Amino acid sequence: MQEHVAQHDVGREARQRTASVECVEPKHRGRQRSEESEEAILSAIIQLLRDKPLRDISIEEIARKAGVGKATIYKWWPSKAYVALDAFSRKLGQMVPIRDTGSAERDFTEQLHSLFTFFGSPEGKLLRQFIAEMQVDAEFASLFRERFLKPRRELIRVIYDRAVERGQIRPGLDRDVVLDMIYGPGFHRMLIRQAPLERKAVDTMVSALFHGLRNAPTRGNRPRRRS
Amino acid sequence: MQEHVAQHDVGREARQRTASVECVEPKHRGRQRSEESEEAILSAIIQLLRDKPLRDISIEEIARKAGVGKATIYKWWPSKAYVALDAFSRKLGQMVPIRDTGSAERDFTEQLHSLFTFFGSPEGKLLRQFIAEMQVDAEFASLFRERFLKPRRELIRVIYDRAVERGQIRPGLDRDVVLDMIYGPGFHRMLIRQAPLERKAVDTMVSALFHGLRNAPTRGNRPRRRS
Amino acid sequence: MQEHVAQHDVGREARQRTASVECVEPKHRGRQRSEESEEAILSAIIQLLRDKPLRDISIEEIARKAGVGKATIYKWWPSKAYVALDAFSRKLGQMVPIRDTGSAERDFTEQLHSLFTFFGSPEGKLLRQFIAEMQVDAEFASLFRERFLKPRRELIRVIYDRAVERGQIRPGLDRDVVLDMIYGPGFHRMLIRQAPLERKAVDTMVSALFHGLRNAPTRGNRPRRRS
Amino acid sequence: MQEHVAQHDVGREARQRTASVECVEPKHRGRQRSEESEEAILSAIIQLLRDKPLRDISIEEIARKAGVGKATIYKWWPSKAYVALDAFSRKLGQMVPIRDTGSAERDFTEQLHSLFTFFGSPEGKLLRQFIAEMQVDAEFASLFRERFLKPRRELIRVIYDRAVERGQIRPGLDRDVVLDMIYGPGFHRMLIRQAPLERKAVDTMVSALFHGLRNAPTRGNRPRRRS
DNA sequence: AGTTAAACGAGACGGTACGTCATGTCTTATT
DNA sequence: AATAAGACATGACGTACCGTCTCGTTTAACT
Repeated sequence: MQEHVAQHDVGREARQRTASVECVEPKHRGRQRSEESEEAILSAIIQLLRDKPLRDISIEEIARKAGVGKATIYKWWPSKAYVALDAFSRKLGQMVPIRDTGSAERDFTEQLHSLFTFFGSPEGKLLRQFIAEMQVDAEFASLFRERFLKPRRELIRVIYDRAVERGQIRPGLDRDVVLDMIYGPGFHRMLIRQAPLERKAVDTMVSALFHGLRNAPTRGNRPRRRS
Repeated sequence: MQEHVAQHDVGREARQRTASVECVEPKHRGRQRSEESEEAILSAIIQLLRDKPLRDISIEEIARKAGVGKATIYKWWPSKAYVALDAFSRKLGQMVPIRDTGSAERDFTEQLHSLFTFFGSPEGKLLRQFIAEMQVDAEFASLFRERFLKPRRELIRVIYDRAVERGQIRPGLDRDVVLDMIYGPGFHRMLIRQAPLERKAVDTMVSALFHGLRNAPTRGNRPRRRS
Repeated sequence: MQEHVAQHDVGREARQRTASVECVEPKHRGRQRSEESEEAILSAIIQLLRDKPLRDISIEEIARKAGVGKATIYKWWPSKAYVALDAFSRKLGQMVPIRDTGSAERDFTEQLHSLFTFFGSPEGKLLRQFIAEMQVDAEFASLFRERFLKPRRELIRVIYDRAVERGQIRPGLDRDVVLDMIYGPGFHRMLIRQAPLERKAVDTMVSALFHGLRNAPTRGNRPRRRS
Repeated sequence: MQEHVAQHDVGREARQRTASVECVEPKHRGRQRSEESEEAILSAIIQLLRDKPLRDISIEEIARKAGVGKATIYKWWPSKAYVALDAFSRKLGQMVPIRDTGSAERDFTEQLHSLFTFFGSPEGKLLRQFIAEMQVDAEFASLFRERFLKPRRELIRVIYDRAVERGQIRPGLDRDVVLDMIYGPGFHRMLIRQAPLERKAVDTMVSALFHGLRNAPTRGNRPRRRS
């Protein structure tokens, strides 16, 4: 009897990972898991999420729309949030690779732009649902962090470390705190203020972050001109 | 048929405000709204929220625990989130008044400490539930922002404006962006990273915020001793 | 919280009986039980039983057909067999009163005719379902015996006692055994042999019962003209 | 695609019959039917029937307990009732042979005793389940009658015919009716009255059956000493 | 004092979804 | 070819809540 715990990173993936260890063959005894069903389920939830928040979608409805038995869903996913996450993961555009422009400020800005542009897209609206779900289901939270947030944080971390090495960012800062300072303002605006996060605001953020809020710390080094 | 819209700021409050305009008298014809019931309902949800997230609490359960008819709840609140918010509002400790220490940095730090300390407290855990609810119910979101977030933001805003006047913060920055930069990192850490936010981290944040990430922008002006 | 045990003779009846004791008023606190729903449920199962055996009817289907919530059924009846029994009871034609023809043999014959005629009717087909259910659910068995079988047995008992008094049946026989001998053959034919039980067979049964199987016990006393 | 109709007398038997025609060798192309599986299935259902009625046993459970694929059961039996009947048939003690005591009354009594003693035994409780099943599944009914009831009826018939020849039972009676009168009262008591059927009651039945209910039809011919 | 109109507790109701279980079919790998 | 293992669509299970709707009772304010 399989357990959800063992498959919480869910579905097909689990088998593929196993496969990569034991090589190619499926190895099971009984009937193989149906790819069509999985596909149908993930498509169904994507469509449904276009119309309403995850909270208002029932597993019953997903099954109905996908032409699939409820039990099949319960078997492979612990809750609808995980189904949504799987569906979301498939759609996830590849991350913007870190270009090394020589300027950490520019690199940060580019990463934030790409993230928050995605956030504003239809698929991206899901992010809010996921973050809401994180507040309720700790296990989901950790999965989501691992799957979605960590990779992004990693990108920023690379830029950060590089900037420190180059002397663009002073050393000795608590890295976790700094990374919170980079992503935090954007999330705050979208989740809590629920205001749009346009390009200009991102620019301002990064700039202010680098140069600090202090009034003209030294000479004509005014941070503005951000042209 | 009364409408929730007219009472979305809920319960007793509505009547009191009305009263303050039309003077004292209750004015109704029939039986008065029962204070015991309201009290019982709010107490019940508080108790229930100690054990489980709002999502797992049903109106049925609240009514049962409060010894109250379900209809009474439906009559005065549009959803359980509003009940929770009312209950939460009653418990809400008064805000830390803004002390003017002369240093905006210190003032900010103090405000953030008090907010995030509260966040860590038992009642404060509710904040996560509310923020989750915000992502799903726009009307609730706006109510919650009005009731809880705005007053806090206002405090920070006052400090900010004063600091600009005094020349501690350079003018010309987009104020909304800056306020996001002040609260954002803390929320990010708690909601998304779900890591504790201890005093030291707050100090680091505010400090880095003021002095910027840049490496030794000018002369010996090393930004604090955070070496 | 009411219990099924307290209402196993089910539904409306329970209240009426109570009413007959405490006089008229319904006395409940909340909303009254809906007569339309009960009516709809009983009608629905009757209709369904025309098409298929009780076993193949689901509570879901009854509810659907009756336009009623499943919970309403579960609330008032412990299982679908009880619903069927209630529906059946309503349809139950009044019993054939015992006519005193002076001949116990004739009285018996008349009672058996009326019973087995009913058995052959559309409603009567249900009897087989009920007897099947009796073999599985002991509580239902006792209810069905009380409601349906006992009244019939009582009729026969009266005839029997009268016949003994009159000297038409010899005294000293175990009455229960004799009553089994009166009903048993008919049930056996219908339930187990599953052959039709026509009038002539009933006549033969009663006659043979009275006169015994022995060959011409005495003089020309040939047992009727059953040549 | 094999059909159940062709194997409704089920399981092993089917093969044996085939074998008896095509001689000894299994003759099939692929793998032989597994005797272990059949054995395991029949044992499993027997065990399960000790705990609960047939209705509450699922094919799934039988397969699980027998360590057998569900499909194997579906392949060889049309429904669980047939499985149960097969299992029951194996256990079935041989019938009590008809001893010719010279007295039809005594012979009847002996046969009835043996039947109803079996009925009271653990395996015999199954009879009730089977008779319930008969009321719902006509095909099963006919199979069960053929397999179980007919042989018993045949025994009684032999006694009956012999008694008529010998002049112990008067001729001209409808034999089917009389056989119903012999078995009917016992079944009635067990299935419908659900009262125990002890030896004495059987004696009384047979006696009353022979001598009739009439009061002292002639001279001192009192029907046994059943005073 | 009598009338009227809310507000209330209780709770029944038609629904919808829950998460589980069994059905009977089908597929895969093994024997 | 027959199995065991087991995935699958289907659909019923019995429970829990939803939000609405009577009920009968209680409590003011207005006759």
